[in-house]
Amino acid sequence: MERTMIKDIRSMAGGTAKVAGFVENFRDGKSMAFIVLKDITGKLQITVEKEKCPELLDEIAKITPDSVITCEGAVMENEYVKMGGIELLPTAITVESVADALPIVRKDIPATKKKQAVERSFIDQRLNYRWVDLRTDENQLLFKVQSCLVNAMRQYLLDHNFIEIHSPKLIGAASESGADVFEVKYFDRKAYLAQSPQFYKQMAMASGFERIFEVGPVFRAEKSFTSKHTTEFTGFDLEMSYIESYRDVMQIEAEILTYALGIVKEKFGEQIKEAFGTEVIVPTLPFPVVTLADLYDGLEKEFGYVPADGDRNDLTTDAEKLSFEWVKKHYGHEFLFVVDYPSTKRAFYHMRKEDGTALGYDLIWRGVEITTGAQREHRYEILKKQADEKGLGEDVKFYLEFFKYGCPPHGGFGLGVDRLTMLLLGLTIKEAMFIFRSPDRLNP
RNA sequence: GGUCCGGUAGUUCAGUUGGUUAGAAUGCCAGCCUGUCACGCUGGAGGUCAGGGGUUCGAGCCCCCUUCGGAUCGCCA
Repeated sequence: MERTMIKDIRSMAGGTAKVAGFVENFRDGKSMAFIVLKDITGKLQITVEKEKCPELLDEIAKITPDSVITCEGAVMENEYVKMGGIELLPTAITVESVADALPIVRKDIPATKKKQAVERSFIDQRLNYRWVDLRTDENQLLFKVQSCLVNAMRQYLLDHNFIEIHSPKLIGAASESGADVFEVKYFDRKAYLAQSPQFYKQMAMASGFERIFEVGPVFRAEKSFTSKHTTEFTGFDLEMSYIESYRDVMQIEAEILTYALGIVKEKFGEQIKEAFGTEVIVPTLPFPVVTLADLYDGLEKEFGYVPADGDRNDLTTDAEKLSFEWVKKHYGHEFLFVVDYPSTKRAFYHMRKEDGTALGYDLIWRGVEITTGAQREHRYEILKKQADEKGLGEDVKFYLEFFKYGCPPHGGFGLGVDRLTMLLLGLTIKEAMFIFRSPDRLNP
């Protein structure tokens, strides 16, 4: 018999069906047993009247919570089943895999009059058994949502003549600064894990691709310990030619996000609210823009905030968080483009104005940086000079070659997919990633 | 790299001024229960109180060292 997904079970009412999944709950009585079966689409009560099917009892005796079973039987609509008013009365049960007692508590168990509450295990304990933790509805929804979000972003770009590329993650020279890459053994010499697809995105511009994007892994050997950092994450990177300004890059990024969040809200808005308690807000165009200097002035005026060390050349974590309050208040918006950073704080390949301002931006969503973007310096001599100033020399020699044989003006951005998901659902990076990597965590 | 905090049943926690045999819930095991749905009831097993050293008549509790872990800042996406 063909397997029926649980979301479709109602269409089988009055007939027979085969279902398979994890045992989410198991209540075994003397004459009745109840199994709550979960597959990726939903949950179904399996009801066993023991007197009527003695041949099933041996198999039922093996069942433990989280075991995987397959059941065939009659699908009946019954009002007294609180879970959906439908149940399956099995004629056959197969225990495919028996689960040991679980090492984590996945969900809070609320207090009752007689009992005290048991809180779910800490995220770090759950991460040790991530595959068990991921079985919850919330976590599976998380990845359905992320899948939808990234796919919508991809679709938007494909519809606008972008080409998707896949650049190498093993690279021969430490890119950008050299301080934060992982070194790996590459036969008899050293290689590095790509810290971003930056150089290859730009190579594609020199190759005349005009508009490209890439969704792929990014590695950062940074000992960062915050709720938004990880050593390996998924980058959503874009690069486009013949722009007139970095504002063109900002424009398309705002359009992508607006489009993708619209689709996520339509498909998952209600489920997200129910499961995570966060509202998906589809942003309006254009996104607000503020200069770094004006933002600091605003934060000081409105919230009395001054960075502890007096340095206004970059956003502190506190300033980032407060910027969310600020942008909500002044624009009723969740996104904020921050522009006019000093070029001393930005990568060498960002194009600069004569006064030393970088022609780029950061995008802050709900108080967290999700993107850095810029117009790139495509003129070989100037680029080389800017690289030399940062003391990069040999490390970027091959990269500089990209600009010697003709290259259009261009710009682009890098966006953190995991941060996007995290902020969308109101989570931390550990909770939002399929598998979280940190300086102290390589397993599972 | 800086600062702060923590490690007690499988899990989440409590543990008084240092005082007998370290508790609860949940999970697990056994028994009971004719429709449960966070099932219910009864009983049981389960601990090198992270490790080592010290103070003390006596240490889960106080001190030192080690170790493991967490939060946060900086860095960034």
